[in-house]
Amino acid sequence: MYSPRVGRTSDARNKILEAAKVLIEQRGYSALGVAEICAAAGVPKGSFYYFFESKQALALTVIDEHWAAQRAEWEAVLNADASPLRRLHDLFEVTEEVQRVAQQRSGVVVGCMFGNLALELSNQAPEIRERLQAIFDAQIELIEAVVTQAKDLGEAGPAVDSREAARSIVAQIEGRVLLAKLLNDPEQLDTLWRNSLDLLQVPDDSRTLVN
Amino acid sequence: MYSPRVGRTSDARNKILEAAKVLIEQRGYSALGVAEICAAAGVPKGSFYYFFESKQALALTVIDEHWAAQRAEWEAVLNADASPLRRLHDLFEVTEEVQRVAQQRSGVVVGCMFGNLALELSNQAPEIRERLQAIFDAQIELIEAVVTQAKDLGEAGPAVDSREAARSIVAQIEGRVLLAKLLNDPEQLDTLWRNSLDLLQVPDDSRTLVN
DNA sequence: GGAGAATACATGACCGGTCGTCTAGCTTCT
DNA sequence: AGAAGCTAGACGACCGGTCATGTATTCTCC
Repeated sequence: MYSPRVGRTSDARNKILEAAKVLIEQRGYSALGVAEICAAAGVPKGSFYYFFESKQALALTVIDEHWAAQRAEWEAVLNADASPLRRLHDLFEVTEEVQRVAQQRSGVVVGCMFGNLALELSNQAPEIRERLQAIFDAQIELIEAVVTQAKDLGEAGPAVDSREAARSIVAQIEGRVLLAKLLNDPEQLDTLWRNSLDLLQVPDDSRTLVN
Repeated sequence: MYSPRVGRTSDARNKILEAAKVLIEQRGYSALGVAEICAAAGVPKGSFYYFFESKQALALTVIDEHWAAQRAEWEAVLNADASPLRRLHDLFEVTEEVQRVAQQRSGVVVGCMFGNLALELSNQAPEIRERLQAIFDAQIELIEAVVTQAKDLGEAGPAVDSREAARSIVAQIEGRVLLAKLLNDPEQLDTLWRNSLDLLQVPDDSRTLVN
């Protein structure tokens, strides 16, 4: 029902979440310790298990919150008032910018948190795998919608399978982000646009963005 | 079971290497312990540091050996006696088959060992990162050569940048392998061919493979 | 408005176990 | 005897997780 706010209030939970997000992006899951997270958050280790059931439960929460934020960003870009291809283009720009900013702040390209965890934990933690599957599925769906719109407007080739093309674009993003992280070079991402034009079989006369 | 010989009388090193390869593919690096490797190899833990300087040194050896084997396979396929596009097509088939076999044997799609380790360790172990950078560079170079040949024969579009296209193909492989691992479904890989035709701007009349 | 009661959080010591690593010493062969 | 190949066992550090106990804040009831 309704629970009264009795006792203290603390921002320790949020501090843990924020620290965990950064550390998981930078160091992964297995190589990361609860003590390290707490130290970075400025929260005593004893408090950790008051706010989270387990290390894995924390990871799931971090994943959910990060996806909520990223989905909002993707939706804002992909539902903006512009041509479908333009919106797709903007998504790639945002993606590259995110990595560039992260690199300037921490010195390293952190890559895609979901991709990182997918490779690290798919075969280790079924719950995390399920969550990541749902996230990638949602990403594909968001892009699929834009591809379909592009097809309807003749911006993309009529032979294109929207869903499969969306999958390919997501795969291309993940693959390029992997290279960007390995080379610590965000510029690995700036071919995403050109490749997508090919994958979507965009005719030559539609390849110059006007809007 | 006597080995009355000078020099190496044990195959323990090889057993460790083989077990480590399988386990690293399945469980990654950080989540994997030396004891677990030795147990799987049937080698006493105390022997480990007689054969390897450290866990990381083992990982580097596993990486090198795995790449030596994979490079040989790639070269065999990519230098075969067939058209450039056909050879590229065969590489994708081999790639999918490898994952399919691994899945049938172990129950899970293990993905690409280099990609897995790249995301897990790029920002943790500089030596491993360097090795992986060299490997991906070599992969790109192998594919670039084939793309160049395809261009010369008019199989690929003249506007294609060979090196950049090769990078995109490798990225597409890694991205699709990620999805295949996450979904435990090797069939995620069978769009590689179609996508490459787009990325290489192959004209319609060259898309049917004869040889 | 003052006194408990109840709740929300803080804290550090501590648990059993595992981590990567090392060394002293055992075998086995020359 | 000496050397080389190999290994049991232990090392200290750290792992994720627990818990008893303490303090701060807001509730209820007088």
